[in-house]
This record gives sequence, C-alpha cells and structure tokens, in this order.
Amino acid sequence: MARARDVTEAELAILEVLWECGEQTVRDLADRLYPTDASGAGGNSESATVQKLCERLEGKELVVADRSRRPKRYRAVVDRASLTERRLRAVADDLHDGALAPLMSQLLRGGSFTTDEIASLREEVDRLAAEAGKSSTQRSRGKRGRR
Amino acid sequence: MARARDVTEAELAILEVLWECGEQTVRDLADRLYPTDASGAGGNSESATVQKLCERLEGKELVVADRSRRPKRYRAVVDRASLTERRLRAVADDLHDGALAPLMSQLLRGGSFTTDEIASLREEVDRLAAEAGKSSTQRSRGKRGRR
DNA sequence: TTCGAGCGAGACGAATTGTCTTGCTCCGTG
DNA sequence: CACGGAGCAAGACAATTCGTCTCGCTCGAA
Repeated sequence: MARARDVTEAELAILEVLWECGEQTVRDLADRLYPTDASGAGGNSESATVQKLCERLEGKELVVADRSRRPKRYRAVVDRASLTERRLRAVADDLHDGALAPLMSQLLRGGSFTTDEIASLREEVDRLAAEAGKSSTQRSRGKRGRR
Repeated sequence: MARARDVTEAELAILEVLWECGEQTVRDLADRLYPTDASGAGGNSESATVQKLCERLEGKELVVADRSRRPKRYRAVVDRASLTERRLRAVADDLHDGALAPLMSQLLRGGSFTTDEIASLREEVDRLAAEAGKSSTQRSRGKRGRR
C-alpha cells in the first residue's frame, strides 16, 4: 500500500536549513523558515509546526535531536548526496527494476552539458571501466522494501 | 501546495501493461492486472477501478483514449524514458536547484555497474563528445536496453 | 515557589489514492 | 420495437498523508 513516503517539501526546507547552518533549535528553525515578521507574537504555532516536522524527520531517521541541553537541538544525519541517492534509487526501483544505468543514459540524453563536463565525465567513466576490469563487479539491484 | 505529483503505483502498473502490450481495453487491463481468478464474477469492480486509474492517467496526459470503437482503447503517450526523465528532473529541482550534473556524479559514485553497462555508458559518452565536437545536431539512435 | 519557555501528544482539515457503487447510454439480438 | 447486457462517467468511500494548530505537562531559571 503505502509507498514509504519520501521527504516532504516542508521537511526538506527543514533539512536545507540544517545543512546550511548545522545544529539548530526549533525556534531558530521557525524563525528562519517563517520570515513573516520579527514580532514574536504568533510565532508560537509556527514553532509547534516546525517541531512536528522535526519529529517526523526524526522518525524517518534523517535528523537526530540532542536533548542534553534544554532548548533541544536538531542535527541532520543525512546529507544532500544521500538524499539524492535515495531518490535516484527510488526512480530506478520504480521504473527500471533497480538498475541505475538507464538513469545515466537518460541524464546523458536529456541534459545539456558543456564540453568540459562531457570530458570529465568521459574520464570518470574510463576510470570506472578500468576499475571494473581488474576487480569483480557486483551489482546492487532489487526492490528494497522500504521500512 | 503539493504540485507536480507523480505517477502512482497502481497507475504505473497500468502504464507497464500499456508499454508492453500496446493499446488495451479497460477489461483487458483489468484481466492482466488482477489475476485473481478467471471467473468473471467480481471482475466488474476491478474494471471500474482500472477505468478510474486510466481516467486519472488521462488527466495527467500520460495516456490517451481511442473512443472511436466501442470498447474504448487506452494507449500510453509517454514512454518509460520520459517518465524517468520527469522523475530525474524532479529530483534535480528538489535537491539541486534543477542542476542535473550532481545526479550524474551521484550515480557514478554510488552505482555499481556491470562491465556491460560501463561499456554502454562509455559508448554514449563518446557519442555525446562527438556531437559536442562538431556542433551539428544528430539524432541519437534508439538502442534498446534489454531487461 | 513561580512562571514562562520548551516539549509531546494529538486533533484538524485538506488532499491524495485505491476501491467500489450507482446510474446512465449505447448497441445487438430476438 | 423492446430489452438486456456491456461500456462508461461520476462520484461515494475509507485509509493515509501532510501541514497546521491547540492543548496540557515538565523543567529550570529568576
């Protein structure tokens, strides 16, 4: 039934701040995410919203909370690259039986790259080919049931 | 607001059949997707479910219906590659400000590819490099990856 | 001790998704 | 022509998700 849902838009906004600023309290996150006004009046519910989002992120094991100090601090435990990899793997699982190579092909076809990028890309692929030549290759494939 | 929502799991199952079998009637799709039993008894609601999914796919402009003949026929108007590209672009938009290059880096770094896949990738990169070298635009021949 | 900020739990409405029901329309057969 | 069944559109429905917000409780500093 439920495809273990990915990071949501609001949750991603939280992660973005954590990636940029490191550990943050809920209030700091709220201040940064809701630039409505500086008056701390209605900010109460905003904090609660941010807190709920943080809890859900914690449930997904994407952030951890440091509860040793009183204003609890949240910290991201996945970086942008990890999240990117998850999503890419999800696309591969859904559309290509877990194979990542078709995604590469699609990117190569659809993206417009500079000659420099293409050159470095070729270099990268050559290195991969060389490595594959001397060591056994195993492929990580398969539908991983999510959580 | 939630925007650019993606193809759903059941909808994707429909598309898979359409990709494999071409134009299909709702009943054929239902028969293929719900292999419960051959008795046509409860199959009525199954057809209705499939039909609703087809309508939603039509709303997303991923399939079209040929209504000239009585048992309406659905046909996919996006292929697997297009859908892949959409999702990849969504990942790029969400996580990398629309840039596709970081996705390639991630794939190259994280994916373990077979020697066959690497060879195929190299071929495509070479073709890209050649195209970039001479500024003439050239169609990429559709080579089918076998699955 | 008191008081306010921090915190957890949960309610809520809106939206999505898969399923199923309800009628309507159309067409061939008798 | 009547009728009966298949096809079809519309929508009801429950379950789930997501963002928001409200309620009380707890803890620590003044």
